[in-house]
Amino acid sequence: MEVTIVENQRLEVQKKIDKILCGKAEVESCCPVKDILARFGDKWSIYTILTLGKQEKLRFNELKSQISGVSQRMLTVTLRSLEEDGLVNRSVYPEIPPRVEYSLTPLGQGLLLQLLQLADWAKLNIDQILEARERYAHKS
Amino acid sequence: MEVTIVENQRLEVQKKIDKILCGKAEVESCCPVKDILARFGDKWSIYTILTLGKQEKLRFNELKSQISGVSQRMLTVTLRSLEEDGLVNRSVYPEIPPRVEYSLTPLGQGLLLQLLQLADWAKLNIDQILEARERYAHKS
DNA sequence: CCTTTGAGTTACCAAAAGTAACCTAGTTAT
DNA sequence: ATAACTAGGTTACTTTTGGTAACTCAAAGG
Repeated sequence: MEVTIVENQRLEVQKKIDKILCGKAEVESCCPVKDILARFGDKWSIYTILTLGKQEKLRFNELKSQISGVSQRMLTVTLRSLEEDGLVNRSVYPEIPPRVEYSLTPLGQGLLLQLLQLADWAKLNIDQILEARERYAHKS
Repeated sequence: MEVTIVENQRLEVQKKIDKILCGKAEVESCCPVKDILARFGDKWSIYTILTLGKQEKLRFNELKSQISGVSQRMLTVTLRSLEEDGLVNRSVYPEIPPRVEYSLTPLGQGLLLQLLQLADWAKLNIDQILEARERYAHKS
């Protein structure tokens, strides 16, 4: 189970990371990947995408109740930024009271698959992390 | 290239997400995966792990200069929390001036591999995201 | 004895997130 | 006919977090 990067892997990994982080200060609008990671690098975006993955469509208040702890304001802000990036669809039905349905775009579904992998890793390694926290708490 | 979750995949995905998010309000300390995602869900943690992936060991100021934009304070805070979670090793050499070397633990290297996949996805889909932002800016 | 050095702290200020009240406008209940 | 309810927000205000700059520590070198 122990994953270690051995030396012959390292060069490959280094090159990859260099490309991702654009270490060499590119000419124009340096490193868009950083910019994108910064976008869904906050917890509400991740939860929102995971929650939207459960159903095809979800209304605002359904999302709000399923994402425990999110405030109304932060949910709107998060959904707007995901919509701006083309990860989420927002369909407004002009009724009273209003009805708004949110769903993942194909792009958003692609990101969902990546996040599921990340979550799998988290689930697999959670015990190690909790142990490490225990150790850290005791040694200090 | 278009990734779409078809209906027969959805049930599987739903079950997976339910497990990850612990929808059914578990007895004690509900959903550790949420907790963990919240930890490296900030941008400095992601950059720090990616940067530490480039070399086996890096000293504090080397890290600071390679992670563009990070402040001294935020780097210490980020490194401490990664150390607490057992993702990063911190070795202090009792010299004057002090020398401190940081490196990824095997656990951290496992997370690095996940983040590389995420970054790959970002690189692959960046054009679509930038297009979506253009559209959003114009339509408003 | 004054400066430099690396790896931090501390104090202070700005920016982001959380809280709670308010808004809209048509439908139902009183 | 007016009051309350509805869903999906917005606005104003407070608290928490992040960023900036100055300070610390202890020994070596000038």
